[in-house]
Amino acid sequence: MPQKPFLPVLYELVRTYQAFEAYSGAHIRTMGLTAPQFDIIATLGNTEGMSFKDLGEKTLITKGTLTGVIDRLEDKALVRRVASPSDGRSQIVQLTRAGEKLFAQVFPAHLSHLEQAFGNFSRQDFEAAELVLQQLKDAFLAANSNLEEAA
Amino acid sequence: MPQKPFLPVLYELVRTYQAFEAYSGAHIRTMGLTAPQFDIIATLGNTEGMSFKDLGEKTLITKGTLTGVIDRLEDKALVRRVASPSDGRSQIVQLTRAGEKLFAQVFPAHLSHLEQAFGNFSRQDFEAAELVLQQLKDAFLAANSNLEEAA
DNA sequence: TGACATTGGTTCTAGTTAGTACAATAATAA
DNA sequence: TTATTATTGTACTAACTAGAACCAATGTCA
Repeated sequence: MPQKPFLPVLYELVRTYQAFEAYSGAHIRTMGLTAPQFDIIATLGNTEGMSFKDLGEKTLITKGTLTGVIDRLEDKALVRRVASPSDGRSQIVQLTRAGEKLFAQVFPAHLSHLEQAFGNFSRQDFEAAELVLQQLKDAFLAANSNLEEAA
Repeated sequence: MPQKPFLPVLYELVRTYQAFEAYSGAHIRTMGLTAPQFDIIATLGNTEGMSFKDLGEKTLITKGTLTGVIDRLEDKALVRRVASPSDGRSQIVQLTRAGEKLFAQVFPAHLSHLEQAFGNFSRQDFEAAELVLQQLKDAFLAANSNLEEAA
């Protein structure tokens, strides 16, 4: 059996992501939001709003999914759709007053919650983690590009 | 504004995981399976089968979700449920003959596909990645335990 | 200008997800 | 033995997910 040294790395990547989601998501739910909803609120905070296209690129939520997430945030009166003045196809999504108020509450609270997980990390630990993750990400993105070229 | 050196790390973690899922998932779909379905097939391969409880622990799929995933694999005649001889509550999930045949095809093919993403990685790169991810995972697991204790 | 392709957002389908409630069985304890 | 508690898998809800089909608006180019 040839050694597959990448398997433990992938295993750890998946478990690490799941552990992060569990920790982050539990706190987000206590604030009355889902993880994607929080992601949208956080992305729109301190902006004038942005199109579905831009929101999708920032959050990596595909447009079909985004329609539903924005629908539910609109039902909660946290965001609104406004027709784009420059492009008749495009909708601008903005925080409402209530959305801005919620952002001001939950965003710092969630950052503080996340920070607590990193109590023992040194500056070197952060730098090493960032580098390793970038290297991994670049490997997958490059491999994916190769596939698309081949097609 | 105090520096938040953990934010770039979390950003990279999420993007890295998404890049992995995109690369891995696209290949799995070409083989006619979804990612969780592949996960189940891979876990059951070369075993005598296992209970829902064990399957859930190995794959980190919660039991409510697992019922549906197994239902769909059973519809495809890739797995079967067998009553546990030792516990009247428990069901054993096994690969069928067709499931074993599929496992023998898709599992090595997928490993080979994944391996291609790691062309430039050295042994040191793998070790560094594994260590960093373990450190991150442990931080989230510990933080989560602290929450549960407090509750 | 007119034909054509592209883009932005919505809709639809099949599937996954966590969480909760539930029924049947098993384990524990009085 | 009986009462209580825990465990195993299923059913159900609300939400998210990618992907594909679709429509209207825009851009391109001959």
